[in-house]
Order: sequence, then C-alpha cells, then structure tokens
Amino acid sequence: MPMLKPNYRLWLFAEGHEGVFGDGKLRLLEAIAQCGSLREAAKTMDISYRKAWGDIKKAEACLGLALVDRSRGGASGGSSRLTDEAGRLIAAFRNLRRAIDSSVETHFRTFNQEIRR
Amino acid sequence: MPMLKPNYRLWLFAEGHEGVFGDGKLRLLEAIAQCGSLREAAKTMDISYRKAWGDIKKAEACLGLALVDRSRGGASGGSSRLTDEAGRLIAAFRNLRRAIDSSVETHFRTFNQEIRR
DNA sequence: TGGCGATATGTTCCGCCATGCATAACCCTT
DNA sequence: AAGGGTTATGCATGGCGGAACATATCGCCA
Repeated sequence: MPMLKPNYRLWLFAEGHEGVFGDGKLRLLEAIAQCGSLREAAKTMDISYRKAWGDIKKAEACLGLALVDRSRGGASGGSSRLTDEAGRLIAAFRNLRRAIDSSVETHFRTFNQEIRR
Repeated sequence: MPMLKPNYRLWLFAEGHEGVFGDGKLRLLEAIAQCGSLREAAKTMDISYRKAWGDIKKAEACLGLALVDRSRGGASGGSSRLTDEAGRLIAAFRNLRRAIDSSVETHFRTFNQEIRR
C-alpha cells in the first residue's frame, strides 16, 4: 500500500448555476491582481485568454456583480484590476480554503490510523 | 447577489497516480456492497458497467490490494462482494468526509459574514 | 448441452470543453 | 495617421473521457 495524500476541490454554486466560483477562479483573480492584465494572468496560469475571459464573465453573471474593472486602449494597451468586491471575495475564499486545508490535514491523520489496522 | 452554497470533491492520490480513490469510488463501493453485483451497482449509479469496472480495477492497481471479491458463473450469474480492506477503507473515508463536511459548513458561515461587509 | 446472467476486456463512437484562429473596438504614443 | 497591446467575442478544430458496442469466459440449472 503506497503513501497516500489527500486533495480536494472546493467551489460555490448558486441555484442551478454550476461553477460560480472556485479554486480555479480564485487563482485567476489572484493572478490578475498580480499581473494587472487578464492576458498576462492567463499566460502565467497556462490557460488560454479565451477561457480566462469566459470564466470571469460567467462568474460575474452568476454573482451579479463586477469582479474586474477593465480598460481598453491607452499606453499599455489596456488593463484589468480587481474590484473591491472581488478583493473581499478572494480574501474570504482564501480564509475558507485555509481553514479547510487544516481540517483535511488533521482528519486525514485519523483516516490513516483507521485504515492500517 | 444570489444565495451561495459550498461544495467540494475529495480524493486520495499516490505519487503520480491520480484518482486512486475518491467520492465517486466511495459511492461505487457502497453501491456494490448494497447490490451484491458490479453490474447492478453501475446501473443504480447511472454509469456504464465498463467505467465502473475500470474504476475498481484502477483503484486496486494503485492501492495494491483487492477491493472486491468477484465470482463468475453460477446460479446468479456471478457476484461481487467487498473485501475486508475495502470495508475499512470506505468506513474510514466516510468518517473523513463527514468530518470535512461539518468543517466546510461551519467555516462557510464565517465566509458569508466576511463577504457581506 | 444449451441458455442465462454476471464478470472481463478490447475497440470504436460521440459529446463536451479548452484551444486556436480570426476579427473588431479601444486609446495612447510616435 | 499608423501602430502596438489589450479587452471583447464568434467560430472552427482537436483531444480526452465516458458511452456504446462487441466478444469471451465462467458456472449453475433446466
């Protein structure tokens, strides 16, 4: 029996809308905050711009609020910055993940004891 | 902003092997225990027999132990029963899930307070 | 001995989703 | 006025995973 490790994916949903927000969109928003543009963020996450754009659009539609302030043109060509709501959302979601992370870790130890017996 | 609910998928992995064991295989094993056959279990889970069989096979290969005792032919045509190891595994995994369930629920309440502010 | 119902396993098919491509709009800079 | 880089969005294509299909085998029972 090999060494086992636990993993999980966490997401939020809303009445029929699957994939409102989750781990992937969290990382995407974090990347946008860091890069300052959706295009760069998509590149660092190694996903297509097309998908990144669609994900944001979908999340905004489901949540009914703007997550990203976009601007087109200009010296830099354009930019994307997180809204305050997005900031609070990712902060809260990070906390949620962190809490669950530690819960998973501790309970997984119990799990290991239970199966080796 | 609509009513949000959390959900998650939990699984185990082992050094390069993805999908050793998880929620899906837990339900599958439970169904096998209840039905007494892989075929019936697949039907109740609404997945193809081919996939159910492949999932079990894969899990057994990764874990290096037998999860199901199979018998072919006979009056009933055949049957599948869980091994003792499988029994302990699903019991432990159920406990793990239950613990994490409650953790998710409580921490999600905190999450909700944080984003509405 | 032939049939039934289950396990066992390879092969092909299909539907979804991400990717890639194409194009347009935007607006600062030179 | 032209170009560069980004957002915005439709459309075609490809890859992957599950479903469907096709056999083979097994062992009781009529």
